[in-house]
Amino acid sequence: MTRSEENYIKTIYHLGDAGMHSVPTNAIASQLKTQPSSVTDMIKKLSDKKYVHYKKYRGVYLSEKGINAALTIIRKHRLWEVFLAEKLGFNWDEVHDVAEQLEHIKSEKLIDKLDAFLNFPKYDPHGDPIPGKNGELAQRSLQLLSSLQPNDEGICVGVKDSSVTFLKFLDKHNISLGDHIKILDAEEFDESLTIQIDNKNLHISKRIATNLFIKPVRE
Amino acid sequence: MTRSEENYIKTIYHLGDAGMHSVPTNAIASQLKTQPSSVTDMIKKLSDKKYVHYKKYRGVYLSEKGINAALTIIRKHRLWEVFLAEKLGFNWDEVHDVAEQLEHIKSEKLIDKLDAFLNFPKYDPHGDPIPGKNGELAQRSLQLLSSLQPNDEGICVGVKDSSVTFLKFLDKHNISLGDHIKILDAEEFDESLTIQIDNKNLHISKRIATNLFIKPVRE
DNA sequence: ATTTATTTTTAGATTTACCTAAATATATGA
DNA sequence: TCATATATTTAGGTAAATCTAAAAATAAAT
Repeated sequence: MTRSEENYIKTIYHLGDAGMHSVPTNAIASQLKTQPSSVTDMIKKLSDKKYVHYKKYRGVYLSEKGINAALTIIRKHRLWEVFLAEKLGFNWDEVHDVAEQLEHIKSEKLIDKLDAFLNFPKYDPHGDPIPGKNGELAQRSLQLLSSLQPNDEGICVGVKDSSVTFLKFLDKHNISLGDHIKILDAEEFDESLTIQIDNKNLHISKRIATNLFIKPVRE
Repeated sequence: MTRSEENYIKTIYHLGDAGMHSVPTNAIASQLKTQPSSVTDMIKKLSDKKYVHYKKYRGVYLSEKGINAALTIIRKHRLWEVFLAEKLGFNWDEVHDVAEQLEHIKSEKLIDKLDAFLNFPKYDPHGDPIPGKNGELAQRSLQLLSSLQPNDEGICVGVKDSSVTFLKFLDKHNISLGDHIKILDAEEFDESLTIQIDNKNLHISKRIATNLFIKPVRE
């Protein structure tokens, strides 16, 4: 597989939610910052090589073979992210670009040894699960904000209660999906939390904390 | 710089003894396993970009800019070799191919952090010096076999006494340039050594040991 | 010093991964 | 449903790095 093929497959995997559904040409193009016509070209090639199923004008979705290929690349990407963050001291926002390059290094032995060196981590520094050698994927470790301890960190990935009132509350306090949250303090009395979000501190009630899904950062 | 340009520059550096003299087209072609005509093409490009000096039919040699570029690549290559051997437990003969890929990763920060992580090594697992951030190159650490301690290892890189008798001796005992030697034991009485070479043990006198140059492995 | 052999370069193709512009298919909306 | 908008594909082209085959320059050998 060429580097470019790998990038397309990874993109299709992500955009199609792990190969669940098909992905339109334009989505791939804008993600990879290429022209739609280039995507069509590559899709044909990937289809010839049986990595994707393709019907003209109907988008693509990954085949079994394509999903496995994607998982292999993602495994490499996330292992390198752990290495960069944990061993070399990169910040968790700096790891991505370099991992994007490292994920294309071809050596199974290298990845296995790296995996062992890092002590077989299950999650990358963003909290995303690292696929195993055989493609098995740990459950994404979703937790409620209320279950975290002081000093734990995570990313806001969803809400349990999606009522308008709750969402308005989040909006008012500038809490949005993808925000990085750190627990500063937990009040035993009412189980309220002091959290740091966007470099600002915020005190939230138990009620709020039990309705926010968090993806813990660094397992 | 493209990956291909980097490979050419590195090759020209090595074949031309660190940029000392010019390198014929064919030598580059056979080293890189391409056709001479491809080399001519690339040479023109590198010449346009001022990495090499080029006169038709006269071979190429590296410019100042080219030498610096080469040193940067070699620095990356050798640091990765140390990482692979020391941290991941690769054998010293397995590191080259993977390092060949890793050397093309583009991130100055990555290399600096890797350098620090490895504790600023001066030599790679083959005993070759690692260029510094500013291109300074440590002296290749040549030592006489007689100066090593038990458990030290090295590669046979030259002889001090090049008399016929000595060379015949080496031949007879199957000692040749590039051989990997490990000191097993040193006899205090006559300063003779027991060494392991090619998986065979050999007992040699002080006289012999003081006439063999060794490049120590893992400084 | 010529001929012969070797090395290097030119000329013209090929492949990969792009691109632009035009054509066509699908989706949307009055 | 018919016109319009949007998405996708086709057609034809480009740049990088390679190739083969032929031409030209240099080196070697008688």
